[in-house]
Amino acid sequence: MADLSNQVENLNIDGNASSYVPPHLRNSSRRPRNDGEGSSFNNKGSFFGRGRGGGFSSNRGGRGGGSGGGFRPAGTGRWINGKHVPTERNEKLELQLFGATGDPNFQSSGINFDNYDDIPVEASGENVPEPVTEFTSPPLDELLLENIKFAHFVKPTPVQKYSIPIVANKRDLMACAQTGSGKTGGFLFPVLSESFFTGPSEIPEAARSSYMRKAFPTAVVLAPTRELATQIFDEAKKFTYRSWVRPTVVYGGSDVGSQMRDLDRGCDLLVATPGRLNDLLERGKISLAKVKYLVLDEADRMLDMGFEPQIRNIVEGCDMPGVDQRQTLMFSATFPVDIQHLARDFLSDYIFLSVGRVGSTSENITQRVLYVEDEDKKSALLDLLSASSGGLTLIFVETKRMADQLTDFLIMQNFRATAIHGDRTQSERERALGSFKTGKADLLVATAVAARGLDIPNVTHVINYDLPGDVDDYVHRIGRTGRAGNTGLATAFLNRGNKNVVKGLIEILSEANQEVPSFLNDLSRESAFGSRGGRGGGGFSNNRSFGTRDYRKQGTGSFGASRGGGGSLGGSFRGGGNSGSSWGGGRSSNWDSFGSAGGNSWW
DNA sequence: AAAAAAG
Repeated sequence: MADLSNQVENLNIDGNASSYVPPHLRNSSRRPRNDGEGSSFNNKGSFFGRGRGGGFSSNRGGRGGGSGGGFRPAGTGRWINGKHVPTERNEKLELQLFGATGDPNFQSSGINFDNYDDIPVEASGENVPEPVTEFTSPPLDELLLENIKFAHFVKPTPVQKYSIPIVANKRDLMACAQTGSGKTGGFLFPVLSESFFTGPSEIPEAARSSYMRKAFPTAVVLAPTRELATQIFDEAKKFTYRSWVRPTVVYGGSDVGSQMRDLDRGCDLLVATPGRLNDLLERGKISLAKVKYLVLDEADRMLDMGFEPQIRNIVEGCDMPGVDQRQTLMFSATFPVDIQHLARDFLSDYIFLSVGRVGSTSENITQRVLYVEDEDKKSALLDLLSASSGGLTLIFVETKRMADQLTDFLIMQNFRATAIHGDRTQSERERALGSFKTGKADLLVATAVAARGLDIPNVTHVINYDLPGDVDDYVHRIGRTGRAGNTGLATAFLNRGNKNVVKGLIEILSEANQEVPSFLNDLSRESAFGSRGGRGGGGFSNNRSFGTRDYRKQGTGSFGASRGGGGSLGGSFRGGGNSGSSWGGGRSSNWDSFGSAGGNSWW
């Protein structure tokens, strides 16, 4: 690998820093479209050049065989002669990316680092690599480790403990984990670490000199919503700091031209929503031929949203390397049959990781359920809001129309409210989220677009104005508060129209030691059957805490029988006083080694 | 059923 990239790099010898010609100007008389870009590169030339003796006099100047162009934003390092050469530190940029790096109280991601050891994890598959317990180098790349520290991540979450060695051991991963389990780091850390070690892929000379520059990302991350893609991209910016890897994000709803120009500036880690990626693939703007790492985030949600054909086109219908030529990581909250099929087709001999439902037992969140008829909801809402004592309040409704209507109503009542839903333009959505995050608007009315995956700090109250049809969605929604070990309040309006969630709701409230109002029990008796009951997709009534399991364990799969009772799960770890911790035993593939989830879970 | 996502 390293030898190849050496050869590629040595093809182009471009003189020293002062006479450097960006790759996109070589062999052509084209001028940069934007003189600002050119000059800003020059300004930074000396900055980049200081790294190692002589700057980059004997390499092609760009980022090795990477997809990058001549202009590299501040903070982007390079790959020279088979070696990773990070840029020097840049205080201004660090402040931008990480906030106050010196401030120990600064928390960038809403994670309570002390509590998550109690989250139970099951790992299964052939030869599950031993999980790590700390962020260390090795196995992590040193630069990445430094960035992780800058971002104030002090300890790996359960997902990360497993995913780091799994990727390092060249294995595929199917992880059933919710938002808040440190998923993003779960794939960014190992993928970036490996990328920092191995460097960029060689890209075809023809592609470099073609009339239209083509991006050849090394890693591709697919996410269901634009906001989630943006969020992943923002994280990626932190962890790629100073490295040769340049992250890029593409999604629909915003100008494709500017996204294409951004791709021209370098695209090593691509975060994308499926629609826009397909668009850019059709335009020939992106090639997947050099993809080493493929990540599908919230895969179940992407299938729910009907993305399967688009995802299959991306993975199977273009020039993406086959299952054995890439590493694939899939994340999904649930593991229904269609995801199992996807896993079977996209993954090879994967490790199956099931992370316990974090947060359903969280006592950080006070949950209240009020019986409110539809026509009384507005006034009930006003009551709640008048009792509110500052902080941000997130209000969930079921329809886009209701989101607009309710927002108008609240504004009429002199509340600082804004709305986020799929019928708003992308810039409206971004502005809404922005003003909510900064507190300019302290009420955000949202549809399902904001239910999962979005990390908004400081939400003190989540109101389910309309309850979702699915209790899992409820859990996700209330999880927007009570983050980072803070306390939060969750209020739900319920009436006879919500019968289908009554049972599940009772279960969740009881698990979290919350008061179960008597009308809920009454309703539950009324609809003794016909409801979807609890949660967890698999019908593992004796262990519903995981709702997900490795289906390969059933029947006579390659390792089904070898596990000794692989088909029958032990009793619920939630109620039982099991001994041992998730990690302490070190037996990563032992079904019985999980401690009690006992209320210390985090979101 | 609604929402999301490519226009």
